Amino acid sequence: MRDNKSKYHHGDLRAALIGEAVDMIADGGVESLTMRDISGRLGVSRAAPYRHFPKKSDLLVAVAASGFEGLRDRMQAMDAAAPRSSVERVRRLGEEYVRFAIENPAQYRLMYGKEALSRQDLPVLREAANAIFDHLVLVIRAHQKSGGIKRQDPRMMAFVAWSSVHGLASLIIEGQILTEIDVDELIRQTTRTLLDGMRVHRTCSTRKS
Amino acid sequence: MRDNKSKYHHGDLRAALIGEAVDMIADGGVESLTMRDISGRLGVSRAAPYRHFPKKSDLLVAVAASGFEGLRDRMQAMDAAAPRSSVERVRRLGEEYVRFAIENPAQYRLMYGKEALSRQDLPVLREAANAIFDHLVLVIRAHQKSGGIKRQDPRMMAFVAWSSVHGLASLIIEGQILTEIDVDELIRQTTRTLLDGMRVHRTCSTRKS
DNA sequence: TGTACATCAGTGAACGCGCGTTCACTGATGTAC
DNA sequence: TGTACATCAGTGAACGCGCGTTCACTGATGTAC
Repeated sequence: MRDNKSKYHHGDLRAALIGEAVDMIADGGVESLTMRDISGRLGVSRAAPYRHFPKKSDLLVAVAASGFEGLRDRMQAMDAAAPRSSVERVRRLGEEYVRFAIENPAQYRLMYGKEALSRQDLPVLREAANAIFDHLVLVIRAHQKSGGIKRQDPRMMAFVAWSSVHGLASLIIEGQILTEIDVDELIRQTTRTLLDGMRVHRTCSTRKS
Repeated sequence: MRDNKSKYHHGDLRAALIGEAVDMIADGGVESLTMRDISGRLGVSRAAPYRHFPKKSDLLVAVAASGFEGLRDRMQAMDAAAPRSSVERVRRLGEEYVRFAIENPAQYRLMYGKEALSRQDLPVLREAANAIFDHLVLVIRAHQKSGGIKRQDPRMMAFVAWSSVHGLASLIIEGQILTEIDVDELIRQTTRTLLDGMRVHRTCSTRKS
C-alpha cells in the first residue's frame, strides 16, 4: 500500500498512529510512547502526527477508546456465541474480561488507570467504559431473574463482580502473582468464588450480618 | 527543631525527604514528585537529597517501603486488637486493607503498580510485600482450620481474596466507582460475597464443575 | 479533457522547558591527642 | 580544655538530555469551470 505510492501522503496516518501507539505501549508501557519515536517508526516527520492529534493526550485518548471498543466487542461476542445459563454467562464474561487484560496489559492500564488520562472529563471514554459496565449489569440482572442469585441492587453486585475480575487482572498484569501459581486455575477459582458468593444461600447457611 | 539550629545541617534530611515525598505523591501522584521541587519545599539545595538517595528511584523505593510498613502495621494491629472468630478476622483484614488504600491512594499505587518501580528486582520491597501476603495466608489458614471454609491451597485462596480487595481498592482509587454508590456498603458487600464464596457449600448447593 | 486554484497532509529545523544529576566548593561536626 | 584535622552534609551553579510542540514551508489532491 505504501510501497507503490508516493510516500508524501501516508494514506491513513491517523489509523497507523493508533495502531503503532498500541504496539508501543504494549511493549514498553505508556511512558515509552513519545511523539518523536512514533513518528520515526512510521517514517514520517515529527510534526506529521499533529495534523491528526493536536496534543499527545488526544492520541492516548484514541488508544484508550480503541481499547474499550476491543473489550466491548470481545465481551459481546463471547456473550452472543451460544445460548447459555445465566451463571455460565457471568462466569464467561468475567473470564473473558481477565483474558483481555492479560493480553493487553498496558492498554488495560491506560483504560482503567488515572495516570495518563483524566477519563472523568472525557465523555467519549466515559461512555465507552459505561457501555461495558452496563453489559455486566445486564447479565447480572438476567442472572437474578433466573433466581439463583441475591436480589440486591444489580449495580452494586456488578461492582462487586467487577472488583473481583479487575483485581485479579491487575495483580496478574503488575506481576504480583507468584510464578508457582497456576494462573488459569486462579482465574477459575476467582470466578467460582465470586459466583458462589453471589448465590442465594438457603437454610444450611448461617449468615453473619 | 530547625528553628533554633543552624540550617546548614538539616538534622534529619533523610526522614524529611521521605515524609515530604509521601505528602507530594499523596497530593499529585508519583509524577508530581521531582527532586527539584522536593528540595525547594524542604528549603535545601537541589543537590542535598543526593547525599541520602543517590538516585530518585531510591527515594521512591523508600517511600514504597514505608508504605508497606504502614500497611503491615495496620493489618497486624487490626488483627491483634481483640480475639475474634476466623471469619471476622478475614473480613476485618480485608476491610482494613481497602481502607489503607483509600487513605493512601498514590502510595498504594506505587506499592502495587509497576510503573515507577521494578519491585521484582528489589528484595527489600519484595519481602515487605510478601510479609503482608503471608499474614493473609496465615489468617485464611486459621479460618480453614475452624472448618467453615474450603480446604484448598490456602495460597490460592489468599490470591482470590487479595484479588477481591485489591480490585475494589483500585476501582475506588482510580475513580471508577459511580458517585451514587455507597462505598462503605460496597466494601461490606464485597467482603461478604468473598467470604460466602469461600465457604463450604453443603447439600443445598449444586456445584457446577 | 485541461487548467487554475483552494485545501489538505506532509517536511525539516528549531524552540523552550523541566528534569535528573554532577561538580568543585564550604561550613559544621566529631574525635584524637 | 584546647587545638588540628578528617569526615560529613550541605551549597549554588551548571550540564545535558529528551521531550512536546511550533514554525514557515512545500508537495499532492480534489474540484469548479
